[in-house]
Amino acid sequence: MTHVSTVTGHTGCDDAGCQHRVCRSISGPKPLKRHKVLRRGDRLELEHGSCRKVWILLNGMTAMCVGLADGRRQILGLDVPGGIICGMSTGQHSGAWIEAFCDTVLCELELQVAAQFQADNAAPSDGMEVIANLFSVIHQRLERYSSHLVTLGRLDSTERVTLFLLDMAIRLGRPCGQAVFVELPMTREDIADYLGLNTETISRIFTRLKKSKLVQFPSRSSFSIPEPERLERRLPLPVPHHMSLDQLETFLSTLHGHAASFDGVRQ
Amino acid sequence: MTHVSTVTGHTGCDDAGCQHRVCRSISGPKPLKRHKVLRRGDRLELEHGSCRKVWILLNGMTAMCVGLADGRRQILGLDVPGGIICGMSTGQHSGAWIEAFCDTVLCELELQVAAQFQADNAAPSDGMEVIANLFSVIHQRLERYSSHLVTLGRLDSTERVTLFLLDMAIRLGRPCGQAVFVELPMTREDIADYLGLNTETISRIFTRLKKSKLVQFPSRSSFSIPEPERLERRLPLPVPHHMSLDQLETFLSTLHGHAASFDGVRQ
DNA sequence: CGGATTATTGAGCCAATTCAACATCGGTGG
DNA sequence: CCACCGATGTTGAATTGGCTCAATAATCCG
Repeated sequence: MTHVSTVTGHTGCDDAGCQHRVCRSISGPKPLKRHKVLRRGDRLELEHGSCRKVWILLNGMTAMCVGLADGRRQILGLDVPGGIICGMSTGQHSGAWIEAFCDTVLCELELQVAAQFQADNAAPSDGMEVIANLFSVIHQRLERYSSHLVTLGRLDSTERVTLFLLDMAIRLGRPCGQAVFVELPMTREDIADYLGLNTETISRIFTRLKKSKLVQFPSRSSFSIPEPERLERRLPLPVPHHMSLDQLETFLSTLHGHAASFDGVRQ
Repeated sequence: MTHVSTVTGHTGCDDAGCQHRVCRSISGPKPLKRHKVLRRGDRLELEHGSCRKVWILLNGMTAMCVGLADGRRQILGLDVPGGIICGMSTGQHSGAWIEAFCDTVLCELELQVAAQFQADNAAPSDGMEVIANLFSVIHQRLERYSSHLVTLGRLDSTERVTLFLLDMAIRLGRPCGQAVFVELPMTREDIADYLGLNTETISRIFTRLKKSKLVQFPSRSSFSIPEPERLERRLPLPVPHHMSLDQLETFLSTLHGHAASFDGVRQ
């Protein structure tokens, strides 16, 4: 179940994920970066030491997970396509891993290599931009974790689920007029582990929301919200709306420069 | 109750806090930085926009807090002397603030000024070190928030309190042989808001721990743990032990350079 | 000392969990 | 194509951990 297949080059680039400008900008015509393909349940163990690698999520959905000694699992955060994932440099073994909810394509970048490159290169300010962007990645994650701490510490189960659905609508949803439709590859257990609840509770609250017509569930792995504002009014705080695209742009621009230079070196 | 007194210069430098090498290294003989003195309950509202300022906690204890519409409060993280606090650049109004648990002295640093300085200066790599260090500050906070997410999401009340006491022992404790003595300026309500519980629950668990002789409470605002290992064995995860001193050193060294240069400019 | 704040303790309640039974879905092979 | 099976989801009943409300005690501070 923990089988991780690694594919180099442009494998999987026919599908929509790889048409992503992030992928194209970074890997260019001659693929430099390595693509990792994960399937549902596959894990990427984070080596403790330093955060040497960064992954750009091209397709699919992943979670940052932590496990306890007795098997309990807590999901710290979720990532959707466009997200930039970075391990943490805990001295201790944190027991954290990245897990895929469905077929997922990641673009792996070695920061060590980038750092090495910038050290050899003449322009130091450009090289530091990598750190500056890494900063913004970590910073965004900190914002997300901050609001999730409030969710876990002070919201009841209904509020948690409501906030979760609205957040997913913002991050994954396809607007259909006023309504939003969301394809969500998480199981009830995944959702429970993210919200600090259990599967049955998630199921019960979904049923209640369905009956009150606030949310529709056309299938197991999708839902739609007819009137997002009405749902949001039930919350004691605004739904956090974190930037993501600009941040991506910035990160991209830096790395693009590197990738291009790398290509030059190799030729 | 939300009265914040601001003192410039070396006010309060007679007490132990300001003998701290951080303070001396940064402010030097001619005080450049501004000291902020907070009292119990005082707040530092974080302006939304960007994280322009950084505070070094010289003395006392503070919390990063978030409030909900109906008055519920969640404490995201705690800071003890030596800690480096930084606001977050949320576009949205996050409703976060920094609050002091007792008389507290902070050293406020304007990052804008530092950035300006580095822009005017010839050595760009040196300037970027500020960002690199700010990165490590944010990164450490991310680690703390990560483990606290697990605490709030998957630990029961007894485990939360146990972990909290051990964490405080590591960060604030004075070892007395095998035992650890801790002076803790937090009320039961503060602890509850940090652990996602309520005051009565905290009180009840303290009573239970006292009866089982795992923890002693010589006064309202202090406790001691005779055998930390025994207490730790009751937890389903190791107590996170985050670095803090080295990180401080690094941050210091960068800023020291700046402070010195500033002094030169002023003369 | 007196008054306000903070902490403790008890009784009752409710939200969320546990345990168990059953339903639905998706995939596989006959 | 259907039957079957395992995985996932739903629903109900009983339990319990933590909360609310209320009364009392301890502590702090002017």
